[in-house]
Amino acid sequence: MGKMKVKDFNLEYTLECGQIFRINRVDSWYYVNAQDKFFKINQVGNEITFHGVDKEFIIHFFSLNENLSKILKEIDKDKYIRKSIDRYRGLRIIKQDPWECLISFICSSASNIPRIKSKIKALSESFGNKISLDGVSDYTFPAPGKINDYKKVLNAKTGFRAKYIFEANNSLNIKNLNSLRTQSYNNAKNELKKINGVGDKVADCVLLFSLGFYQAIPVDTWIKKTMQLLYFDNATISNEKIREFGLDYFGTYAGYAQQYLFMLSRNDMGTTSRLQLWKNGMLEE
DNA sequence: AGACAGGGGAGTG
DNA sequence: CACTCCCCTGTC
Repeated sequence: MGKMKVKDFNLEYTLECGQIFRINRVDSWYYVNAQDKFFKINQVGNEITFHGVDKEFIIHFFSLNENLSKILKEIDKDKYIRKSIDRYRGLRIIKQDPWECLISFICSSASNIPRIKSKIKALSESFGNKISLDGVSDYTFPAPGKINDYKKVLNAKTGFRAKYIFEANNSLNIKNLNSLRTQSYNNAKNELKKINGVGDKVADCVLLFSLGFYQAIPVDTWIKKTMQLLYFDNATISNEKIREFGLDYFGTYAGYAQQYLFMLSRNDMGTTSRLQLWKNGMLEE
């Protein structure tokens, strides 16, 4: 068991904000699968306890070496985002393995979180290796090249995404993905979009959640609705314009802003009308 | 019961 | 740009 004090970190918000799918809550513990790791972690106040990985991994994976309060100060542009920052402070962008992140978000298209989870779980069970921790067993995420049976990919209920996953597995190696880190945002994004099944949204997820591009803004239907309402008087705006605005408005850490706004819209206002009411409430204050 | 859309993307026109 | 289809499943 490792223990450490943390500052500006909230385990629950970080794990449950939709950036990672292989998590399992059991009582006060989260069991987390990441690449070939399987560990458990809990948080009480400003102390985290973990088992299955070392402290160095935890610090890197949860970006604990980043100065979060400085990041939040940079994106704190108005009362809307401030509300979300106040509510979800401690949410950090995780540093995932790029390959696992890529396949996960290819799985995410036209799907919902329970289904995304079940697809990734099935892929891991079919192609990963068994791993156990304190008597609990699970599977590692298959390395590139291991997802080599198309029938089994289909059996993971991946549907029309099966061919994308199978193709990526045959054509990519992890070095290609990691080399994107040193490229410009635009170049890295264009490279990712060459992969079948990867468009703007999925590319931005991979850039933000695994390659350290904090300016990436994944524009999904929720962020689109939320930003149209808050910043465009509810007009219909193209995803590209929303991205441009977001980067210009929030700056270098626009991806963080996106994630905080996403939590707000997903958890606190399940419908557009509630979002509208919330905005009106804010205007009255 | 049966349509319908869900954290998209590719392929057309 | 604006469509349509893609596979599957929970939801109304």
